[in-house]
Amino acid sequence: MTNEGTALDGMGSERRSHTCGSIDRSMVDQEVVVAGWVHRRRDHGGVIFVDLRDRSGVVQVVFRPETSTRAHERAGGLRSEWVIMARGVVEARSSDTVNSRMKTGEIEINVHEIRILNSATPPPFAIEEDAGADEAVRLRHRIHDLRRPPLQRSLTIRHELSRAMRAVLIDQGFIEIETPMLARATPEGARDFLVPSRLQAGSFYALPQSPQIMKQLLMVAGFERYFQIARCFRDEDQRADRQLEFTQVDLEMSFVGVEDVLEVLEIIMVESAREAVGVELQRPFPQMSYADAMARYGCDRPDTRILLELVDMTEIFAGSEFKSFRGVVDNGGIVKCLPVHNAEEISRSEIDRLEKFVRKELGAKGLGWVRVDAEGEWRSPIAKFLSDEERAAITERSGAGPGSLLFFQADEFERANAILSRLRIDLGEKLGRTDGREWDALFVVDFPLFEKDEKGQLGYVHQPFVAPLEEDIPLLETEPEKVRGTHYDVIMNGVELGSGSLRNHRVDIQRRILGLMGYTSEEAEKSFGFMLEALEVGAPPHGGFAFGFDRMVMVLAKADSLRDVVAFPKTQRGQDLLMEAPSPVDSEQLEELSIRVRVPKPE
RNA sequence: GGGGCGGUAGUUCAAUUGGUUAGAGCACUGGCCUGUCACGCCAGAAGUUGCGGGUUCGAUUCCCGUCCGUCCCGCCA
Repeated sequence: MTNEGTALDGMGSERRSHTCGSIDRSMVDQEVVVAGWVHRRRDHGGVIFVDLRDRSGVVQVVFRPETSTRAHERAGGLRSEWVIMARGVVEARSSDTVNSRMKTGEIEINVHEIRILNSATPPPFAIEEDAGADEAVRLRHRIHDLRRPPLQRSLTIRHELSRAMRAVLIDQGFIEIETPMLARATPEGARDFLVPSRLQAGSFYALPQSPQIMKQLLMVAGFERYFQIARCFRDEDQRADRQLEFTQVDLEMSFVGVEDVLEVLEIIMVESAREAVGVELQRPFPQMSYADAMARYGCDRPDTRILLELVDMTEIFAGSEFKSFRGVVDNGGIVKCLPVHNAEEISRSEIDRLEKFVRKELGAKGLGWVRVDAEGEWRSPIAKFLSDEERAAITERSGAGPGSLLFFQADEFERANAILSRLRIDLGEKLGRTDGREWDALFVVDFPLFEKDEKGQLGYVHQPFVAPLEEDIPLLETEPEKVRGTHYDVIMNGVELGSGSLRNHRVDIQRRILGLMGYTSEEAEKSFGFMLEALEVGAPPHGGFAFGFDRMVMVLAKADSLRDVVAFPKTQRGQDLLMEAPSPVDSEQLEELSIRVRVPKPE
């Protein structure tokens, strides 16, 4: 019992007349009824102040014995987070007691009558802007965390964004159609969450990874413009920007080209950002090819506000005496450089820390570096391996001069780029090498349709239904690895928000692509039979995209993690620390589902 | 599956080279206080040092294992 000794009141016929944050000077002398949580209490013995909080804000209510002995007496027992309703008169504060840091700081409410609606256990951490508590504590006590302003703000932004997107899409002629959460398992893509069927013992539904296939079927069915704000599920390991379940703004349109889809995407983002947070994004969004993004930023989702750029040096080392770089190039790898000019402030020990970091965390073989000192001399562990011609070529390509610091990676294409891309972001932010823009939205386009795996087998880069560019269709027969896809990504502030493409609407091309990816026609039939069938009943040209709704909220709310824009998120190990999910279930439940659980016994 | 960082009171942190009674702020409990707004003052209570094992006369400290949180790689689009 948390309310021992304190009698609780009902609301009776009393109702709130105003929200806390809405009360201002204009209401002085008016009688109001406010309700909310005891944010803070300051008991001066004679007079008691309570900061009363509701969703709209905080207002100071005052209990004086001369106003109401009874209310004052009862207010003495109030504690943090108790729930009260108070009737009183709005009074202007004297000039020396105005609190300019509070929105309602010019007034206070002189309470005549209090109703104590509920008591509360003490909160595990302070309900304020910065919780200052460990994330595990915050997640275990999510209700208290949700009372804090940052989460109240981000969930409100989330709501506004959702509302705005829905409005724009409806305005653009899209209709909202729900698709099943109990769907069919697919061997492709991410690991499925499975749901056992009771009626079909031994069979399973899968929660949808996305409504991809279903929305294509809706296009074939003739809905022309579909959208859905859809929950999606992927049983893969988590990241700051990846939750097991997440929300996509999913849409698909018929009889369109890539530019039509991108235009809709732009309109949605611009309008909804304006509605949700008052941000004005510039249209049109710049477009960058995948090849360019990788070349300049080492990353297919560049934050172009960071001014540092990578330079390719592979050619220079193709015939080099410097064996470790040369060897990488001979094996098909690349040599890439991140030049940082005027880098005097990066100390030698900082370089050592960076090297340790890229080795330990990113799997780098090392971190080559060259520092050009004030006299133009090279201070570098690798300079002695380089010929004069190589040094000249490096200087020319990197634009190095006194004060420059060059970081090198010689490795496979993916890894060399990934490592330098990470350094680019870390150093760019640390050194403040940014262009000062707050928002950076762009499209990355011209992705290849296929990529080769270790065995040389072609596989899809995004998903198997992406259509090739029309002019590249002949290449499917001759040089399939050169076929460009119609895929595009939309990036904001270095976060991949969403992606889409045109889809294969011709069954012959879809079959050809599946064939190139190594599917026999039997396998193709088994995995995608109903899709292929759908393409044979009059499938219109169509395309669309899926947009990471949570991620956009995260970017707009300037949060670092999806957990800060989701009401009840899961930990990296997939647990809900509040509800304690997942959990074992009763054997009767399993029995009904014809399921027997086998968990490896601990040693 | 792998790597980095972290886990001590409700909470945030401290604790010398391994040393005897594990401290502090906030929160909490009690008391005082009629203008505070992170109120103030006085007093008090509060610990399985994540868990298990090992080394040692002695472990919060060193070692091994394990669990949890987080960031990253793999995975995922």
